[in-house]
Amino acid sequence: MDNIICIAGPTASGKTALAVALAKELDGEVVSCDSMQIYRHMDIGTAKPTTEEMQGIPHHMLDVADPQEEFSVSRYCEMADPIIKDILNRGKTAIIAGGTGLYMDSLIRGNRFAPCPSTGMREKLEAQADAQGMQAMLDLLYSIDPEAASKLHLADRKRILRALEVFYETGKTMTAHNLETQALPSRYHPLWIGLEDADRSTLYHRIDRRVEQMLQDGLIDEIKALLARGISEKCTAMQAIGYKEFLDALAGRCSIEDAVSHVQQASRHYAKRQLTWFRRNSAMHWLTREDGDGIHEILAKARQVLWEIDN
RNA sequence: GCCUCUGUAGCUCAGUAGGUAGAGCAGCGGACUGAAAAUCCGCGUGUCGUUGGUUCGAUUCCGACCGGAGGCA
Repeated sequence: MDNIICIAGPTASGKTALAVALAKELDGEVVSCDSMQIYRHMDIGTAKPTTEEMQGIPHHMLDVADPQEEFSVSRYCEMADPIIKDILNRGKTAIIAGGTGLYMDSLIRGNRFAPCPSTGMREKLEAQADAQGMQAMLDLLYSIDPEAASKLHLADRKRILRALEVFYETGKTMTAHNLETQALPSRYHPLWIGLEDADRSTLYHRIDRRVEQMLQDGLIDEIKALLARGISEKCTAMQAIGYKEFLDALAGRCSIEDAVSHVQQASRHYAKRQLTWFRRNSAMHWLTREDGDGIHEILAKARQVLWEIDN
């Protein structure tokens, strides 16, 4: 096993605190694995760890992109992998913590992605989909990559068009590409630790409180500052939960109170999706967080897992 | 006190010319390979307020009672 620990779990499950606590015990550095905390100037709404929370532990992959930049899994992996290698080379423990399952799995597995060139193919396919409808696009995909097509639902526009794009750009089907990359051995063999509450509603209450706290901490001002920088409402960063909803409130499309409950709702849905993603990882060691558990109890449970692994 | 309306899934409501009921949201489960905090799929048994009556059979009709809203006093 490599000297790597992955800490996964839904939003507001306590990943940050556990990562720092383990880093202190194991001479580690934290590599954030979060598709929104990579953006600069988006601190409150992404629940980015504060200097105080970091407790002097080096954190990587935070503030590595501007909000208007295009970002992607593959770019994340390109940037994060050398950091892991460097941490390991220095004889330290790499603690990868975050809630973006696709990023985390891809980084660990060393997934390779079909290119996404800017030849205008995507735009062309989008236009074709608008003109001919999704059934025509799905039929087209059936004719070139029936296996991928059979797994996609007619409504899943994003994936249907991407599968077509991959084929037209590379000459290889999505299915063939996936088979190739899945055949490669995993790049790392980390210790996987997952955080899950014994009672889901405890997590949901924590989420609700955290959203209210974000508002008190000045989330609205943070969003106004982003707008003042000329950042468009349309860019990916602004699709983040907690941003798009308050953008609606700022534009007068709903009240602040409504926006708060929309953010809470979206966060609950998101947490559920994260759990679904991480649950399929059979290597995951789940730490069950009981109702009153704080960081000390969680850390004790993590130590237990580490001890079991060593013996 | 009287009159009217109302009480169906966690919430908002639909419906049954009497044969024990269904949508949206919530919730739950799942998928996921260059947007992933994105995108997409699947899952609906609940004393039809309580209690009497009519009926082969009542959530549906009738009565009483108990909630809720409004109106008149």
